[in-house]
Amino acid sequence: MSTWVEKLSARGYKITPQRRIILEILDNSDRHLTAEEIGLQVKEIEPSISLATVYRNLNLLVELQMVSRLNIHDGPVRYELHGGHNHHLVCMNCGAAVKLGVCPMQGEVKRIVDETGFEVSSHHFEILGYCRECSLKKELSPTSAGAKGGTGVDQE
Amino acid sequence: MSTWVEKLSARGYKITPQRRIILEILDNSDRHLTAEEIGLQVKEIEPSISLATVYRNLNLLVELQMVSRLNIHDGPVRYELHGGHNHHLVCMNCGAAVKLGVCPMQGEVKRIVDETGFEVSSHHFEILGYCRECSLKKELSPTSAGAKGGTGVDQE
DNA sequence: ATGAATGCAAACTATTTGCACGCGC
DNA sequence: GCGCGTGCAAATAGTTTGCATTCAT
Repeated sequence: MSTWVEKLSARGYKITPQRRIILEILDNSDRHLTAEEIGLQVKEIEPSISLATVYRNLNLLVELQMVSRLNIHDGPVRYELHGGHNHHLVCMNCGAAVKLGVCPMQGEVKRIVDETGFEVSSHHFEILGYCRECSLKKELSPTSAGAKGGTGVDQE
Repeated sequence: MSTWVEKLSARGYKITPQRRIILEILDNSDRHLTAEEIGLQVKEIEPSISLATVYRNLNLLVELQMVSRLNIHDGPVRYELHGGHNHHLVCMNCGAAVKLGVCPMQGEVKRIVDETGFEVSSHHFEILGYCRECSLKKELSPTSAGAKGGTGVDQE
């Protein structure tokens, strides 16, 4: 359960309570949390911990590849434990991010990419839409028009 | 050529010089530009145009689906003229964006996505790396290379 | 002529950083 | 005890917004 303790101390990083708490929160959540959400949960456990520390540690953990960043279209960046290699279906309503168990960097796509002579370092694949529940909710409530926009056309 | 003029005026939006310029810049670039880059190019043509206007118009164009937002992991959001459906190989050195003539939303990937019950509205696929030329340059100049290699990340 | 669009500056959100102190090793 | 890690607050980067004015239609 504490493989991350090894990972950190092996590289000379200290095991501080704040790190412990942050990692615990990430571990207990199956959603992708924003830094602020993590900060709030952190403060519930130990109010003295500052948001700056949360950010600093998240950045460290990302660098160490123990956490991965998820840049969804709208809001702030989200974080998830144990990067691995995953792509997601992101719900634009509730923010749920469902893992897609497959990577597009294979087969035909990969072949074509190879042909370009590009030296590939990374790739992003992300699907935006509405999860089944939110999709149903949408259809059931026709009154709820766009809350954004203002002037102009609201089509999607 | 001016399909976007129709698109705008058909919906009651005015054709202002600033809009014209912004769209022209987007059209002339095969890279993905940040709002600031667009703002700079805009100012070269007409220095009185403000960055706020650039942002406002980019947001409008995104809403009208004439421009697409691209949220790469690194810097700020980038914008691209919505020229049909395309994915890109983006060079992290020179910024070139080579069109990839294929879409990952097909075959096995598509099947798996369908199974999730997600109502898909859009997707992004982007490959980051170095184009052939920049890749060669990197190897030939060991001095300036390796800015961010990716080996040990003990400290900065 | 009319109201949408603009420019400016100030506001806002998300994130980073300098500094002095505290605590894990 | 040493020096990394932290808290705080101020700084920054990116983007949005209120208001008076300008300009496309």
